Amino acid sequence: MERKQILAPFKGANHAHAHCLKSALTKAELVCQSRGLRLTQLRRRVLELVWGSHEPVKAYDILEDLGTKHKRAAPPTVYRALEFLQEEGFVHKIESMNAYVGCGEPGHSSASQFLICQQCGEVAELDDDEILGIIAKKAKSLGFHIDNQTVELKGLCNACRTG
Amino acid sequence: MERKQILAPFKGANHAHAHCLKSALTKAELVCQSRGLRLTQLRRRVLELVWGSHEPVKAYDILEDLGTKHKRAAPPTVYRALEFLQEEGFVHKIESMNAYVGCGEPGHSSASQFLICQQCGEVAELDDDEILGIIAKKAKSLGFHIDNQTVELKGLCNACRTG
DNA sequence: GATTTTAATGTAATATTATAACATTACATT
DNA sequence: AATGTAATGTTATAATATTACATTAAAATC
Repeated sequence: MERKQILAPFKGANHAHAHCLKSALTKAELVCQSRGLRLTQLRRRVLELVWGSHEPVKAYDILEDLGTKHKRAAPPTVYRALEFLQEEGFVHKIESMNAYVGCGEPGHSSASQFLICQQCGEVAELDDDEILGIIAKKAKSLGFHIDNQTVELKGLCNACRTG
Repeated sequence: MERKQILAPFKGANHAHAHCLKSALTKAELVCQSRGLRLTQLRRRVLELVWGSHEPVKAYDILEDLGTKHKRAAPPTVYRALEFLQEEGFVHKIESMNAYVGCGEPGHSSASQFLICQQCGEVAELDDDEILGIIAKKAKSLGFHIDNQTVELKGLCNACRTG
C-alpha cells in the first residue's frame, strides 16, 4: 500500500467536523489500547480540545476550557497531557506559534510538514517523501545526522487565496 | 555569479571567531548605511552579543550581558533591538528554541534552513534551492501561497557525529 | 482482597519568554 | 533654536512553561 503523503488536507470552514473529532478520538483509543497506554479522562479531554478545530490551540486556552469537569486545572495538568499526546503522536506542537494541533494520522509519529493559513488559521499536515528526501540528502552531504525536524510554512490556503 | 547555498557552514570549536564577528559587524554597518538605517550603539551591541558564538542566544542572556554600558536594560530594549536586526536580516530567530543566531549572510533576508547540532550547539544556515524548490512546488500543487517558512533540523553535526 | 508498587494527577510556587503603554531622550530637519 | 520623528527608558504585566513535592488512582504482586 502506498504511503499517504497528505496526512491532513485543508478542510475548509464548512466540513463536518464532528466526524474528524470522533474519528481521532476513536483512533487514539485504539492506538493506546494496542500500545498498552492509558488514555485517561484528562488526556482524552485535552485531545478533544486540541481537536476542537483544525487551528492550532494554545495550552492556556485548553486550561481555560477544561473548566467544568476538572474545575480549574493548573498548567502542569495541561502540559503533561500534551506531552503524553505528543509522544504518542496524537498531537503536534507548532513551534512557531507555541500551539498544538491534532495529528492528521493519529499515532503516526514521523516527521511532518505543516502548512498554516494566516487568514483562516487552518493547518494542513504533510508527510512528503520528496521534501523529506531532499532534506535528508542535503543533510547527508554535509555529514549532518537529523534527529528531529521542524517544517512550518505560513501563508494563504487555496480557499482563502482564491477568495 | 552563482548563488551561495550554504550561508554558514559548521565552523567547529577552534575556528578564528573574532573574524566572523568583526566581519558581521562591518557588513551590518555597510548595509545600514546603504539603506539609510541607524545601527545604534545598542543595536550594534546586541548584534555583537548574538554573534558572540555560532550557537543560538537567548533574549534574556543578551539582557544580562548588556550589563556594563547599558547598566541593567529592560526586556523591551532587547526585544526591540532583536526585532530591528531580524527585519534587516542580521539575525534570525530559531523558533524551536526561542533563541537567536547571526545571519550567515548579513542583510540577506530570504528563507533559510537551519541545521542545529544538539551536541555542540552550533548552527549552520542554508539557503538551498532544491529544498526551497520542492517546498514551493508542493505548496503550489496544493494552491498554497507561502509567505514565510520555518525549517529547523536538529541533530548531530559531522564533527560531533564522527567524534 | 489486602499490600505494594507505579503511574497519573493535584497543588503551589516560580522560571522563562514576550509585550503594552507611556515617558523621555537623541537625532534630523527646518 | 524649534519642531517632528525615531530610538530608548521605564514600569508593569501578559503569556508560556517547568520544578518540586503531595496525593490519588490503577496495576501488579502476594
